[in-house]
Amino acid sequence: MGKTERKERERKRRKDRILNAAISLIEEKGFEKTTMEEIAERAEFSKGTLYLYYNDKSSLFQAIKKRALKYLHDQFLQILQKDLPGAKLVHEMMITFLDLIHENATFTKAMMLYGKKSEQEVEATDGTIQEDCIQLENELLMLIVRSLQIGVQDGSINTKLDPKLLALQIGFQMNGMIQFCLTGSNKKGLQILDEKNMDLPDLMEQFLQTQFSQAG
Amino acid sequence: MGKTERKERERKRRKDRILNAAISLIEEKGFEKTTMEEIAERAEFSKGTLYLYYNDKSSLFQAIKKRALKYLHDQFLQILQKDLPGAKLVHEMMITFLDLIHENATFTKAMMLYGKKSEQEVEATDGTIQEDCIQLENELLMLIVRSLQIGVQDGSINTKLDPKLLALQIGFQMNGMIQFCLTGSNKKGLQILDEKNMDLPDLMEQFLQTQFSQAG
Amino acid sequence: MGKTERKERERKRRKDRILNAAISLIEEKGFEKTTMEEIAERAEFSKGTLYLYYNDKSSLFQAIKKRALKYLHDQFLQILQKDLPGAKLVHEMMITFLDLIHENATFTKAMMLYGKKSEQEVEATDGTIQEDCIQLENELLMLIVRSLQIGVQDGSINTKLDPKLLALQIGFQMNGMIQFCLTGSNKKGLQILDEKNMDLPDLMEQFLQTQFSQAG
Amino acid sequence: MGKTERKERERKRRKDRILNAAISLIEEKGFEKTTMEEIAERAEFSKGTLYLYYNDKSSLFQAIKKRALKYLHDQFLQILQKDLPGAKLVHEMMITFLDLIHENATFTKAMMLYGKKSEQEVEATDGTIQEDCIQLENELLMLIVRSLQIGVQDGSINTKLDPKLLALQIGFQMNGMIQFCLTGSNKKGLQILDEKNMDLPDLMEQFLQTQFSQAG
DNA sequence: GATGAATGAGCATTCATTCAT
DNA sequence: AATGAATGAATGCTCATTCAT
Repeated sequence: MGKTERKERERKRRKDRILNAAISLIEEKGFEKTTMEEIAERAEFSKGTLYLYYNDKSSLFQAIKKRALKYLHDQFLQILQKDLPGAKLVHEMMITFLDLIHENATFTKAMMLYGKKSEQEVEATDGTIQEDCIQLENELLMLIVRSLQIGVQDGSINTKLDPKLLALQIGFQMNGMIQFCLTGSNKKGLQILDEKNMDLPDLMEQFLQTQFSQAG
Repeated sequence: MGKTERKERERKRRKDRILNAAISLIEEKGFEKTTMEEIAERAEFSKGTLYLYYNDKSSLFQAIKKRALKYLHDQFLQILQKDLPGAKLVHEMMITFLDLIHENATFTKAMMLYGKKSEQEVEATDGTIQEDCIQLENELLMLIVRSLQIGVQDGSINTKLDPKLLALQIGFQMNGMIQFCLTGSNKKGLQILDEKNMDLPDLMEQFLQTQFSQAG
Repeated sequence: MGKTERKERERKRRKDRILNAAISLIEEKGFEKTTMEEIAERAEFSKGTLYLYYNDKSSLFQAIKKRALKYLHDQFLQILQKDLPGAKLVHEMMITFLDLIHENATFTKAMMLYGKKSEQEVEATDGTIQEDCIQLENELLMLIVRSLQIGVQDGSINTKLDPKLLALQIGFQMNGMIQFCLTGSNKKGLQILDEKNMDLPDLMEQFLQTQFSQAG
Repeated sequence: MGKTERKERERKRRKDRILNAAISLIEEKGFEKTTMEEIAERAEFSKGTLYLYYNDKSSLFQAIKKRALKYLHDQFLQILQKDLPGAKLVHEMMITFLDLIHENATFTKAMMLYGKKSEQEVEATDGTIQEDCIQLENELLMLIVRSLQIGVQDGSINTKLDPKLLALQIGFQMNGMIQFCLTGSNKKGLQILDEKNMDLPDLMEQFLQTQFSQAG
């Protein structure tokens, strides 16, 4: 019988319980100010138990990042399988991205900030997770490249740029938007969007349109 | 006589000494790992003296941010005074930005990250600095808007977008590029730039060209 | 049938497996730094199982000591049965001792240090083991005394001292040598031995010769 | 004026206060079981203050060892300056040693045990102290060697052994006796001394007499 | 008998901040 | 203005031990 299997599933469930506790706490108090003690408390585990599932605080936080990247990766893959013009594929991917931000800021925050601050601040703890994240990030970028190539081929995208460079530009735009979202402080930006009665997805759409319809 | 004046100047000089010490240390060890003790040591002050000039650690770090913003603001103002087409003004501003990153990553890091992570993590310590920063950020954005308006008017910029929205997009792109720079990990992105024999300023130029030459 | 017997033997074998794991680990990492977890792992038992065989960590460590003492006791007994002059008996006993150090430092370390540091540090856990050790230590001393008495009687030992006092002195010397061995730091001592081209057994022999040939 | 001087003296006094607190606590509870918290409490300092004077727990403990060695070194030097036959010099040194044990067991314990257990258990923390201790230990040994040489020359010591080797043997005996003292458990040994109405200094005297009067 | 998940008290260490001088 | 000794709350992490299965 699948005894080991069940065990493994149980373990996964507990790891998730901890992850969720961590995410919600980070959402409330910020990264550095969230303590292992509190995470344990919210996950209804004892402090020591946390260390049964994650080597240390750093690993726990990186696991959040990995989860976010994995989620996005899955979504991107599903989008790619749809029978849509390339331009639309890219557009859907970006919307998915922006949705994620709205639904779960911490998730996105983790994906963006943690392990990105400065290499000195993130000591390698669990090399595997670190590697996995880099791998996922690369694949995410490549999925956008693929969609762009499809778009160029099916004529839905009209650009003078190389798909890879365009993907990079789209990635930067995405990143900038995320930063914007994670930062409440940029009042002026919000005000501009308000004035024009637009939201971020609208702006993203406009951005893509500009990029995808370059005069020859 | 300018006794008070001289005093004030002296004070400013000492504040700067502290700021520089902090910046160089952060560059070496990262934000959170830089201690007041070390900053004091490098600034050749005693720990207690730091508190004579900055209310607390948070204020000190925000002051770094403010300084970066101020520097940029000054640069942008000077650029705006040049007798150049609007498109070129924007371009120069962006190059100035990218230069700053290369010259002083911490500076940029401070500007981007600190006080942006999550509002919970930045307790209001020195309201004034906080306000100043927001003000500067807004003005920075508006200086880009102005340049865009000039460009539209002088015909160097051809866009269907509202200048304010375009400024926002340019800002996002800028932000994304900074993130990219501050993050060593994005190997794929670097690889793409390498392949095409391009660097970030090149990509920025391409980006602006696309934005500024939209077919009617 | 010897069902209980077999069970008992099995139990003994498992206790030994644990003991050996503990000894090898202590050898590698030192006393305090060896954890029950690691011992269990190396013994290929689960952590909980250890407690089926030893009441607690302290008991486990004392068991190591006891085993060392028992080994020596057995050796001493065998030596005593040999048809040799008393002086030679003592000499062989000491050599056996020094050999043990070289062959298994942890063993000796356990015998010397553990449970000897300070009485506060060894809470009575398993009174029996504690008692057994004291008993064995006493018997060890008495076996030396017996050998000395034999030596005095057969003329191989010429001393003005009471055999018991002499045994005590020999014991002290032994102890001192063990300390010396367990301590890598005493560079000067090693250097002296080197200079004279001697090793510890040589020095012990010299020591015994001096003790055993006192002018009337 | 000696402002710096006074400061330094004050600092020394505070370091001593901490050391004394540590010694008395170790005496009561044993090495490993004494916590920094308790030491701070007894020294009437806050926990953090301890770290202003000693880098870490290990350093603090090694400082105890160093103090003991220094004390002995001073005593040995004074003895050496006395106008006495060499045999008497050695004898006085040993008595000084034994006295130290009786007066301050922890002191001696520190000197003997700490940093001697096993090299794995004592990570180098404050290299200086470590070095100082080794240096002192060597000098201690050499002072005995000098006394022996004097004794051989003035005829108070009659031995076939090389002074250095003899010093080593005396050192081992000393060590053995210390072990014996630090270990309450060796009941048999105590019983023997009792029977003969002797104490450790008596036995040491006897030991030295045997060593110093070897028939040619 | 064996397991291993869970515990939670315990510990060393850090560091921003204060304040008497 | 400057100091730097002192603080003490806070935190990440360890590990012997227990107990339900």
